[in-house]
Amino acid sequence: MPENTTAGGKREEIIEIASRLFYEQGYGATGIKQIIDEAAIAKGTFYTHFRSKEELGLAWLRARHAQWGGWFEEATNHLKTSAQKILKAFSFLEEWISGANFRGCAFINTMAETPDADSSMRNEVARHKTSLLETFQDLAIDHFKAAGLTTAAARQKGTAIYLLFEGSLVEAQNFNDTWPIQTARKEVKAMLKAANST
Amino acid sequence: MPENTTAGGKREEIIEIASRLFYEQGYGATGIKQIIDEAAIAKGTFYTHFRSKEELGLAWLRARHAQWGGWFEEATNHLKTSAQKILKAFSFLEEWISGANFRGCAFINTMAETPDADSSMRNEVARHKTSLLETFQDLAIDHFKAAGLTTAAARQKGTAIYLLFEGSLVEAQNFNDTWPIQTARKEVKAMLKAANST
Amino acid sequence: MPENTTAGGKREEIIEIASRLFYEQGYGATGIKQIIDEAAIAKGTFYTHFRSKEELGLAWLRARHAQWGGWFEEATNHLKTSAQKILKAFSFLEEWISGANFRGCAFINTMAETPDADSSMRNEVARHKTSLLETFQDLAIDHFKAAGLTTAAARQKGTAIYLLFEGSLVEAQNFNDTWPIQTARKEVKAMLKAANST
Amino acid sequence: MPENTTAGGKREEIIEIASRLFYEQGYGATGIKQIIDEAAIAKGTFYTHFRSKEELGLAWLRARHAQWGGWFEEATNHLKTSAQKILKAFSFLEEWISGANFRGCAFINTMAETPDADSSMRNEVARHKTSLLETFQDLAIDHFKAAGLTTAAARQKGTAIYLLFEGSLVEAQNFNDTWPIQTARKEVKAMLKAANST
DNA sequence: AATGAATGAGCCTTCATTCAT
DNA sequence: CATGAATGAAGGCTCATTCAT
Repeated sequence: MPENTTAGGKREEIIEIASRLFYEQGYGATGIKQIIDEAAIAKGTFYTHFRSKEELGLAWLRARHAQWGGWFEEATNHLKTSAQKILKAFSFLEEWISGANFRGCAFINTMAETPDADSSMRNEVARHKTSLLETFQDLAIDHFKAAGLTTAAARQKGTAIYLLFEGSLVEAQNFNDTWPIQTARKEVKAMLKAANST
Repeated sequence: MPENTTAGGKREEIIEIASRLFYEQGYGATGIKQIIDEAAIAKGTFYTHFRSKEELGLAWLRARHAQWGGWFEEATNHLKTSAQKILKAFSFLEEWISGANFRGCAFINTMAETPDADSSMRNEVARHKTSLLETFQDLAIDHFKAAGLTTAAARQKGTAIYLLFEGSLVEAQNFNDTWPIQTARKEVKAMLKAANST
Repeated sequence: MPENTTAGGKREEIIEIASRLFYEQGYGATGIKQIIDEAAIAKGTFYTHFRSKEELGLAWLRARHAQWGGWFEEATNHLKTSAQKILKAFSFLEEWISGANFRGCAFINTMAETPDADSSMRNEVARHKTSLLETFQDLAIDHFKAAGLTTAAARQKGTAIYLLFEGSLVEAQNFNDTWPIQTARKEVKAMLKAANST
Repeated sequence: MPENTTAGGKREEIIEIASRLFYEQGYGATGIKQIIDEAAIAKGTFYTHFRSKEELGLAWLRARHAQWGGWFEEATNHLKTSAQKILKAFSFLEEWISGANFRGCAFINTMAETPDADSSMRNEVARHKTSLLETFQDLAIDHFKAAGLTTAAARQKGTAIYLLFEGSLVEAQNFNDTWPIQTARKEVKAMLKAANST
């Protein structure tokens, strides 16, 4: 009876529903009740799948991290140069924003409402952002070293690009507009070019 | 009638207490009860001074906006060049972080936990950030026009600096470290110099 | 308008209702919901009067302690000798048991279901029992010193009487019968007499 | 078929774990979940071995009754006189208290938190206490008849000793100290002697 | 102005038990 | 014989706000 290939998929279903709600309303503003109502399960059933709300929160962030990794890989793996990949990240961001229900970065939003920097949620956020930072740094090292910069200088450029990426993401959310991303992309493009002309 | 210079002093006192709590714990995570307990007033007294929690939230953001403006003015008014003032913004940020209880930017945090972009809180955030953006743009226009850039190009530079500022602010909070600010400051310094050498 | 002499008596009303429920069902087995339902008040109203369920539990024990003290005083103040007062305590106990809804000693029951000996509830229990112990000791000292015993020996007798009292109270509850109290009373009577004949 | 001497060994294991938890935390305060977690079995497995939590509670009390019987037998079977055996009961109690995790008498605690005197748990408690009462009565009859008392008078002494035993047990728990047992033992010793000197 | 009692929906979590696999 | 998903009532407690005094 392979008709139900999502056997045991209830946990995933809960994560999926919660992901949408956590992202759109915020982690703290979303109650367990709404999640189980939308999932059409009993209170107790939720707690057979998750030890606590926080565990669901962690599952959400981990799923989102994997999702972003997949998206970015898919969007960039056909591109040849690191410079193209870097710029694609910003284009991708812009496309995303244009889609429905843009509420900024789930990780930054979660960090913003979680004061305790040592909490497991905050650690998950930091892990994701470290990964993103390293992605930009690796691409930047590849690009800028070819232009004659030292590894350290190239990594510093990657970090700066990361900060522009993060800043534009937050400000796109704040102003509910894509201009911060376009501006950041332009600046990054200039940075990439300047290196080539050195 | 200057005999009672503390008229409405209770209102300010509530704002002061709430400011600390909203900033340290987050707006949503802070309850009215804690505020009135720390202010040692009755529930009803709170509502004679504020129509709602949201109104207190707005008062908090407005007070914080004024406070930041004062801090920045005080920190930069003795500086001669726009470039110095721009760099001072980053230095100031770094000093602030080193102080106790750094929890990032109150405005960004509030935005992150407030989904409705049309709400009064979000409007207050946008107003503050617009002001900050314009500050950087004005300084950049002053600096980069002298270096031969068009107004539009100079403003674009100012916007990029703003995005680096915002990005470094968020990431300093995320990583609980000053390196994002130092990196951003270095990049901005390079941008300012590059213009001069053009 | 002195027609409502129980103004602000809502707190007392809650204690009264809770006292009955805590005693009959046990502290742990009684939920806040049942208390507020019987008091016909909202959840939140309960918490304007009591910080927590435990605070209500403490209020219950304190009220019960005062009540017992009043009962015992009333039952014994017309008696002349300490021996009579001691024996009256047992008679009183027996009468009480014959009344409806005897569920043993509220303090012992509470102690039995409260493992943490340092908790405030347990401290309240200990305070009450210390008071009762001292009552028996004082009466015993008065009685037995007249019979020639040393203060220490007399106090030891009082303590033994206390232990018989407690034991008979618990066993009356256990066997749902008055015989433990009658037996204890007989034994105490013999102890009191033996001293006189010494 | 002695080949599988651990048949039903899992049932005993559950009882052992539950015994510790029920005793230390109380029957009502201990959830099935904690028991199955510590036993490392599934929810369903628990219910294949026990019809209900109450059935496990009964098994616990029965095991404890047997255990106490064994302890007392072992502690007293080498003693020659009934008086020695009676006093040994108190000494034994004192030693036990000094051990770790003393939480009073499991039976009294269970009675205290079980209002329904006709429940199976309460019946089990009563059965145990009746057995203990008879033990003291039999020993007392043996001792006091030799001293010239009637059977009825001797049994009454045994009952009084039982009440002192129970009282001291409860108060040792209440005050978290051994003095109630020492006092009770002293009083019992006097009772036993007085009879001899009659 | 200031008080604090009153509201009732909501918070996250645990409860003992059943049942299909 | 063992598993663990499913149930839904109940656990104690907090929420922002209103209102009579």
